[in-house]
Amino acid sequence: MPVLPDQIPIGVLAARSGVSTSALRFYETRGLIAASRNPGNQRRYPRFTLRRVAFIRAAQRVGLSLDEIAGALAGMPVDRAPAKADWARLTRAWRPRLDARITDLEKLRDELTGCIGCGCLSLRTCRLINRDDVAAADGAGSYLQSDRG
Amino acid sequence: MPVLPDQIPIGVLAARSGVSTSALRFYETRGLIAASRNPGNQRRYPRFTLRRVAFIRAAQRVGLSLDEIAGALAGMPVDRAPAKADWARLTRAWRPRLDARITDLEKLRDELTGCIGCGCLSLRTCRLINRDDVAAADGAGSYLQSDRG
DNA sequence: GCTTGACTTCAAGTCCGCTTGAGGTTGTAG
DNA sequence: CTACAACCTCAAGCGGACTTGAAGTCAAGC
Repeated sequence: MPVLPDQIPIGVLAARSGVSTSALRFYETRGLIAASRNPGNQRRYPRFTLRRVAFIRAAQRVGLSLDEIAGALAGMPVDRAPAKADWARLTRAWRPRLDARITDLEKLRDELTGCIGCGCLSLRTCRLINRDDVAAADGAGSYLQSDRG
Repeated sequence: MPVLPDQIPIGVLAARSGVSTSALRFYETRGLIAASRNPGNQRRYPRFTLRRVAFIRAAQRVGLSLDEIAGALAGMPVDRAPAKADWARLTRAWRPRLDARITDLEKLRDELTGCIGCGCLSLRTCRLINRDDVAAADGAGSYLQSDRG
């Protein structure tokens, strides 16, 4: 098996990561990834950048902005492959966000299902529907109230 | 308890829903909500619009675009409070999306945790890291390969 | 040596989901 | 009647995440 070079050009990184070259350059401007240059001024990425890009995409799927991801990646080495400890630290920081987002979605799903199931849609006690009704507790009665039944 | 009027002005809807008036007007241009007008050309929303707006925000939390939400809401009555059957239909359409997104996130979390736990981060079998490595199966060997160990 | 494709920079454009501002009208409290 | 808050429209602006285009350079095959 040929050992592929440690320094890969942007096109290869794009093909492997599924991220366009323009997006990769954009990530560079945002400090998410970094590349050295060959004598002809073309970008050469260390192999582990592929991992970093995969991480960025994963983080986006979780709903993080590029700024947040940049913050998370700030603790990761740019010049060498991250050690297990680097990843572990990052994951520890991430895990709560993931968990929070998952429980948020689960709550939403369960409330929605519960509402349909129990027919509570017109009741002010329905948490899904009243969730954003910030004035609902002001004692004057909810606007949702009287369309019961 | 005073029964509040059926037609509420935009400021009240904004306060109750936690959505700015400009966003509400924007939603109207996108066909997400509708209002009648009073003699002075000011918007008057039926009470149940509050519910509709809550639904829109919930949908956004799930990761749907306003266009998709508009599509989902297209089956809902604009001129009357939705019946239980209307909501049930909508929820049936929604539920799979919610479930899919939840399992996606759970998978991501478990893979991430699993990677850290098992130390597989440098192995090509790691699904989290290799997920976007679209060329990984082309037989030439993964760029991720040789930084094992 | 030439062609072709991958690469370079930089500026501008696009889509989404709003927000802001100008300039004017309506509604309500004193 | 007046003041002032809340409303109106329309146009432009903004932040995020890129994409597209122009104009030029570099690298590899024939």
